[in-house]
Amino acid sequence: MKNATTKQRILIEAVKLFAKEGYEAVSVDQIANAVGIKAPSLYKHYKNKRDIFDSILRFMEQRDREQAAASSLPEGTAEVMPEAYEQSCIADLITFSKQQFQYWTKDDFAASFRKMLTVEQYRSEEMNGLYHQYLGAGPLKYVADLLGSQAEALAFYGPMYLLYSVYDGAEDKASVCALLDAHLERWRR
Amino acid sequence: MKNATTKQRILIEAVKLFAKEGYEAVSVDQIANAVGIKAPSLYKHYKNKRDIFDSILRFMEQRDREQAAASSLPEGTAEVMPEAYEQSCIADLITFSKQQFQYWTKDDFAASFRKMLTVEQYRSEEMNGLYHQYLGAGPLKYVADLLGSQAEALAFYGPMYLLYSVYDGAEDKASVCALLDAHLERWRR
DNA sequence: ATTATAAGCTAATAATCATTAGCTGTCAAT
DNA sequence: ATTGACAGCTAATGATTATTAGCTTATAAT
Repeated sequence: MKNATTKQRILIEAVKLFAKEGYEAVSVDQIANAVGIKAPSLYKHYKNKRDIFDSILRFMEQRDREQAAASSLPEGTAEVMPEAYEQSCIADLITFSKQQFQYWTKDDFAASFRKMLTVEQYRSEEMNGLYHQYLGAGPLKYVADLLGSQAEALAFYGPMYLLYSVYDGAEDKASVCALLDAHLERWRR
Repeated sequence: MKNATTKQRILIEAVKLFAKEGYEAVSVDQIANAVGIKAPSLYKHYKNKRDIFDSILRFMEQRDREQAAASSLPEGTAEVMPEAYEQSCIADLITFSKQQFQYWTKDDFAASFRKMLTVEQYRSEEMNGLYHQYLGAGPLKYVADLLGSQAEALAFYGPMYLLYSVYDGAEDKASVCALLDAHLERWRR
């Protein structure tokens, strides 16, 4: 992120501010200030404030596609399968879940994006949909399909979902990661 | 809530709006409109916009104290105790948890308050503290003290915490409540 | 060399916002 | 009957907002 173009820096600073204060509460002046330019200069890069927000969504959509392509998790729903495959399937899920947690907490942009979705989720049907797609009912359904049980999925993903929140408010982030690890390792075998 | 005074109706409408759009994004005009009066009339009841927000916090604090007094859960941390008491302790926790879920989802004011905390949690240390006190690390620690295990607490409260979110976005609220029930009943014995 | 484009700036605009001033009517207490 | 407080209103104010117009400068293309 050393040689980021101004257009990219705007997205990075904007998502940080939107995460903290919410879209409406952030002024274009604040964004410009964070980037180190004057407000009217923003309009050389984006049509308006809403365009910045939309670009964040599109940018994340693309990053998510890339990360999904890099990861090698199976796509479809779980069917009846031999026990051996079932075990490797759970091992993969654990690995994938650890990756996901790292992604949504350690990656600066992703962490800000997650918080932004959190604070914008009730504003519109669209934002509610995106929140659940990325963080709520979406991952839950994904795990449910894999484990073949809604209840099991809840037991698996619920604690992880809670730890996102705990992580944000925690002073000792390492201990939260340790808790996640302990939770996930319980599912092996 | 039939014969609510104007001063109370302002709080009720304000918390609804703050939950949906966030404090900064809501104008006093919007609040006044929802109540059915003109914006300047609000100032007959509250010093300013911030005063409305603070009053919501104080009002909830009081309601919470009342509900805590009505409920009969033990306060202190769990100590070494006979197994019989341990079982009644878990039964009480399950009952209490069901009550809590009803409270944070079905009670209009509490549901709005929960969403308001959710969308305001990153704005200041104070809001972060309140969010975790009511919904995040607070309840988690409470359960951990009761069960005597952080990991068990995570397994117990994590799914419940996730279901708050799923409930908000769900069309079929009843099925979400059924999922909560199934999760909680698993903990008996 | 010239031209064009990109990206910054200042100044201006029109809208919206929170808040205040000051007016009116109602109703209970004196 | 009179007073006074309460709760509403309209109109006004000053600050902040997003956005546009139009200027300058540097770099890249012709």
